[in-house]
Amino acid sequence: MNIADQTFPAADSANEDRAQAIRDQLRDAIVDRRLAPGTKLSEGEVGTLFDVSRTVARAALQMLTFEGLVRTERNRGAFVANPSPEEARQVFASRRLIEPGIATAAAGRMTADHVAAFKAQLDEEGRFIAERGPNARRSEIKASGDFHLLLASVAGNAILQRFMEELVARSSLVIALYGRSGVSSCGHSEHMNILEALENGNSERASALMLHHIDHIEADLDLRVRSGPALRQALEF
Amino acid sequence: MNIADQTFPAADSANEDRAQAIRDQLRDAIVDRRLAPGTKLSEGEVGTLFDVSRTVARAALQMLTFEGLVRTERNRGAFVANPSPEEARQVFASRRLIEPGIATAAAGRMTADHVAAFKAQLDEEGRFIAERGPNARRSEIKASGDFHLLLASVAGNAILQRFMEELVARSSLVIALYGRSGVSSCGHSEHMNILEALENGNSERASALMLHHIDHIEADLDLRVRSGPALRQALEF
DNA sequence: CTCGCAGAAATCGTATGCAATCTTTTCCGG
DNA sequence: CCGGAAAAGATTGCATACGATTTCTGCGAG
Repeated sequence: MNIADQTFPAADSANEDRAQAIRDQLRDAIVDRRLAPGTKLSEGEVGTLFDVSRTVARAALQMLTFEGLVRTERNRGAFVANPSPEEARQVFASRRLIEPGIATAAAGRMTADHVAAFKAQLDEEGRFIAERGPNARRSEIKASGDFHLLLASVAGNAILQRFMEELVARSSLVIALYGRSGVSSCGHSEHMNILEALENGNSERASALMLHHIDHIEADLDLRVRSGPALRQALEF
Repeated sequence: MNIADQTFPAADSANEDRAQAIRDQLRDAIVDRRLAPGTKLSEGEVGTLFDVSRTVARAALQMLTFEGLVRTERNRGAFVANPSPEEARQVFASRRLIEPGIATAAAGRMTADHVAAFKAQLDEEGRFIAERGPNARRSEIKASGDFHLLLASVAGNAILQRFMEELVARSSLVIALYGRSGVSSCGHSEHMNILEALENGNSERASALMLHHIDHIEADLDLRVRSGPALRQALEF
């Protein structure tokens, strides 16, 4: 698997923390499903791939463990998280609680620049939906998440923004695992409606639309336990 | 400073992660203000105190950095966080958004055992308030936080519970830094009112009471910037 | 043929060493 | 006496080494 292919020779901010850079690349890979849930991420392999020692690879994996994207078992190693339906429900319950509030906060802080950023974001999102390549779906999930992250950044609360980063990343995993095929295109129009409410400073409407939007995303999931849950756990698949 | 004094010879679950144990002890020390904001936590010193190598100490500090209790500067080290008034406001804004929802969720899941646990918690809280020792205030802040953590555990959402752990810990820091003296005793009665609403399954009332409670806690803070903020930053105090 | 069990290989947890960076002290010219 | 440069000391970032634990492999007994 070639995760670390695209080396950023110039753009790579040289002196910044290498562990953080590795975490970012791994997170992208996990969220994009280039790394399937359950995949083992051994310290040595990660270190070799990114050309660092196990020490820094380990630090990156520890960060991802905190974010809930990786699960580590003592003396066994780190694995891409494989969220259970229950975990998935909790992720969306958390989002239902937090995101309407974020939308409310953002509605009061929208500037012209923000609107432009959202427009660009939604354009890109639309392009990915139109596209029909093999990884169109991946890009679509990613772009959809980026909309919510952009919103969180506008809301202006760094703590909530970090919470949302975690929730969006975990949502992407959940959607990739439990999502049914193609209803997600309706999410695009919902994003546009939310933006419209934000532009008008209609915080109440933005908040309500956001709540419905999250409900729709979750409703598109199939969270029934497949086969015997005990068996699935035992086999780790 | 003697942080690692109380060694838990028997209770210490032997094979569990040592870094995690160190993190827990450091977190308690920070939240209790046995470690003042701004205090340097050098890897070597922490390692020596807990009798582990720098590797393990470093891992513990990294965890605390994620939780926002510690701030690390590259090539300089780790310091107990010194939240700015703006950060403090964000902490409470986050709590205002999340905790009413947690109260709502908890109201629907209360069992007799939970009620008993809350009663015990509130008793202890009352005892600490009555007490007038030198570290009564510390214990009081801690116990008050524990009430909110207990509530979060009852709500049954592991993700939100973790968010609340972070928010409560950071709140304790903020209260210790910016809190005015003695109004916090009124928090105790508010806790009791919230418990009453929870017992009655009155989720709406519990949620509303919680919101007011958080407002009261924040209202007790003095979040005006002391002296010139730029100067304060420069001096790191 | 399957099962079980040594031994080997792989992987993790932790300690320690070295270079790079930051901080403090020292020392000298003004 | 003061200011500033240079050296000494302390601390971090990272790599590597080694024992401990787990997983894999191969072989023999049933």
